[in-house]
Amino acid sequence: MCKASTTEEKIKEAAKSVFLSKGFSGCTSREIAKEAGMNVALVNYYFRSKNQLFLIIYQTVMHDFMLSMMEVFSTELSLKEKVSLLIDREYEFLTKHPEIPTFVLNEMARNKDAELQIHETLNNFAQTGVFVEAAKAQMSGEMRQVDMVSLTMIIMANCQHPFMARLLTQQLHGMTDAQYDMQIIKHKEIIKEMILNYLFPKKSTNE
Amino acid sequence: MCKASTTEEKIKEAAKSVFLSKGFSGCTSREIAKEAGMNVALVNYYFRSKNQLFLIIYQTVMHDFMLSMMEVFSTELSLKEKVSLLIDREYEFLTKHPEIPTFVLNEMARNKDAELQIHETLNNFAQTGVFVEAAKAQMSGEMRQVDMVSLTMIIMANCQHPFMARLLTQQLHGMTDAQYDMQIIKHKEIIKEMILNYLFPKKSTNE
DNA sequence: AAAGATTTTAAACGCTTGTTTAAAACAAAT
DNA sequence: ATTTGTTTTAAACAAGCGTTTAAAATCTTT
Repeated sequence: MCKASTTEEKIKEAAKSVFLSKGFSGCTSREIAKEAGMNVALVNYYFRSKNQLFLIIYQTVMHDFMLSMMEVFSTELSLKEKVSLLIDREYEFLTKHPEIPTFVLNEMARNKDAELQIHETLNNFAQTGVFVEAAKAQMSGEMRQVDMVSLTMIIMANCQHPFMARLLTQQLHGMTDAQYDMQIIKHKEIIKEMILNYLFPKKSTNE
Repeated sequence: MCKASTTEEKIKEAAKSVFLSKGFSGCTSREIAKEAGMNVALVNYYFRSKNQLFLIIYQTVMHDFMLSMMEVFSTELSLKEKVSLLIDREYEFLTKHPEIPTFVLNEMARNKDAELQIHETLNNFAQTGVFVEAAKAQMSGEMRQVDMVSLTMIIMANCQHPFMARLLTQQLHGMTDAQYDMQIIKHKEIIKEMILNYLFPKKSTNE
């Protein structure tokens, strides 16, 4: 897909591709080496072990994933515009990287009590001040009184799930790949209207 | 969790538990045997191979999963009531079996061109006549003009994703297990209102 | 109680896994 | 050209994998 100049980057690229599509338990070191076009030993020469290589890939993927959700919050838009833009950005990101949500959730489940935490990214999330902004919007009546957890869940669910459940939905409705790609584009507008209508309801002529 | 009378049922129970929590690639035959409290050879004596055992488990899980989505459609309720009841039933089912959506989607992805299809269940889905019913409701203006695929996607996303993304969401908001359980209960009502408001909008005094 | 059929086990099979070793190929420097 | 250090490889390691074998244990039937 890309250039992959140095050997180290070649390995990282191959590992990312293989880990994303098969997960940690679903692939072997030799498979990654083959994808990178080299010997198994060379992979371990650069990254010591399969697990160490995985941790590096996981961190960069997780970072990209969280960043795609957060960068909108740093803009100067109204809250409603922010939500709208966030949905656009999420669909844009997930169209390019549809395996990421499944990958992240699976590996978090596989490695519960271990090193796959998200402390840094979590702090960045709080620092955007979007929670304070939302609380204000709710006080002023601009936005419906929905707690921040459910707000997060609504947006994540309606953005991520269509990409995660692609195979099932395609089989269920007998759709081709091209048809589903089109559906995604249409679906984005539908859920955007649904969510915005819910969060920012049109006042019905009182006051 | 249950009685598990015969040896065959003991194996099935153990296999279901292990497969659901770790997936096919994430567990070993010996792990299943140990969970069932017996030798590895005995598992293969009853089920020939790990893959054969998996296929049996997958089929029953898939059946339960699809059934939970479909049984509502056989009732005599209005379409709006059906959607409402469907959401209730889905949350009820997923509270009891939260790993099933992730399991099904993962194994479908692992075994793309193979025997994990859903032909039977798919036919049952069409036979409920819910698609015809929805088309009628749209013609009469009772329901908003949303294609059936997006309707499916909206309901599945808002029901399944909160259970699939539990670990991530809990970490993101620093919630305990008990707090998240409460959140789920609250969230069900929120997405129910959001979805019903969208699908069956209140007419604004015209006609 | 003995015979036969069924269920369960311990042990091994060949193969693949993640990882390491030691030698080869290559590059840089003297 | 030889030495030095780095990169790459082929080959091996023990451990674990799915699966099979053959014998032990248990149950059925007589």
